Amino acid sequence: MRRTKEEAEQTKKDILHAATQIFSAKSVAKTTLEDIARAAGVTRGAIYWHFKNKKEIFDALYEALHRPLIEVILDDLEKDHPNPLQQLEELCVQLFVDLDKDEQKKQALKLFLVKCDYSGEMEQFKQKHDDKKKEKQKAFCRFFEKAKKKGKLSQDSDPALLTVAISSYMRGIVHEYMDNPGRFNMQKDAQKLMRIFFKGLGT
Amino acid sequence: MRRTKEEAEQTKKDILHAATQIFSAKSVAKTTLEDIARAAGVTRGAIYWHFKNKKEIFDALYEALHRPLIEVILDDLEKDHPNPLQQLEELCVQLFVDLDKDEQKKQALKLFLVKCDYSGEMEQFKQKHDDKKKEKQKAFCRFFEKAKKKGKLSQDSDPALLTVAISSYMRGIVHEYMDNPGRFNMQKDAQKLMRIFFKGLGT
DNA sequence: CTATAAACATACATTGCTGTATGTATGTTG
DNA sequence: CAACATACATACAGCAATGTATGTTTATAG
Repeated sequence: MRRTKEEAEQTKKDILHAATQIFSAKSVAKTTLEDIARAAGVTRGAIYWHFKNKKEIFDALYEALHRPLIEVILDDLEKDHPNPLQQLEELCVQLFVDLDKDEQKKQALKLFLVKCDYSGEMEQFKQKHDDKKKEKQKAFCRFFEKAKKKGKLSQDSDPALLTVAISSYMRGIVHEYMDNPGRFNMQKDAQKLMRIFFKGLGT
Repeated sequence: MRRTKEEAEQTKKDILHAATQIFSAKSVAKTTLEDIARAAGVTRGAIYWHFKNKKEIFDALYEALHRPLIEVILDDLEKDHPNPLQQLEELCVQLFVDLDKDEQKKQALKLFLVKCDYSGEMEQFKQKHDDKKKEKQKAFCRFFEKAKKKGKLSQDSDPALLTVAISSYMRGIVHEYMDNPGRFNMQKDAQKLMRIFFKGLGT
């Protein structure tokens, strides 16, 4: 039953794709390697060939799924915009609108934000993922700093705290959205929701 | 080894208390009845005497822990305040300040917001808990409606959407706080964080 | 063309947890 | 003060998931 190299790479991708689905549906802790194998159309043998165990699958997924999510933000930060505050607002809206249209992204975010628990064996990833999160938050913070320098942000506001605020807001929205997608109409609400937050920040 | 009725009630409480701790530390899915038993200073026998299984413990905890959290909000809603918007802001600040000081409440919130996953066997609780959440959101919404009637809220704003917004914001803050309590100074930051949100809402 | 090892599938041993059955000491009731 | 039920602890059976060992086919390097 030996496959060609491309076939093997494909089954590896199949496994990762299946894992994303099942992880985000049942939580990492509750998914069995058998679950993943069945969804990928292989047996556990294939999984153990490509990965050491469930944790390694999870780790592989993090790199593959989380990184691109961050890079959108970092890319946008590079561009010089006359009003960084407005730029950030538009970016956030765009993130939600894109998320709503991309089932893959939804699953990835759900997986890392609500369906994985970093206790026990998973604790080894906590620090690593926190570091990546700080990267992202740093980027957000720089938006506020740039805005403040350009006089677009009230002078008494604290970029660090604003970062905590918007991170919390975004995360909360994602949670509520994942919890109950039916209650949202992201295409319409994303802009309004972000407007509520940013309305009070300008000068 | 038969205990008196009061002693039995005490061990039941001990079990629930231990369950709160372990659930919030390891997540519901990962905690073993043996874990809970050890933390409570009993054996699994005692647990199976008082409860049918892990789900029943979880269910018992929900009533005991979540209900009082909601009632603070509902109570406050009854009071007639000249500026409901300011009242809500102060209420939110107070909720966070209280939370920060009460380890029990922290564990309870962590348990229900981040450490329990409603997939698989736990799905039976999803609907029930969602209903309770809607109760709470209804209350929040009424604050905004009252504020709008009193002209304290800009006339073009939508109470329903504001409810989504503040729920998300609060939930996000709690999450970030639970994730990394060390990064917060809740006693100082709670007020500032809520100010950021409410600043843009008034007339 | 052949030997090798890749890419799995299958089979098996082990473990951990659950649920239940049974044992037992003691509070409680008639 | 029996007799019984209570409030557990202990012991055991069973399953489900993991990890590993082994089997099988076939691409591929030499």
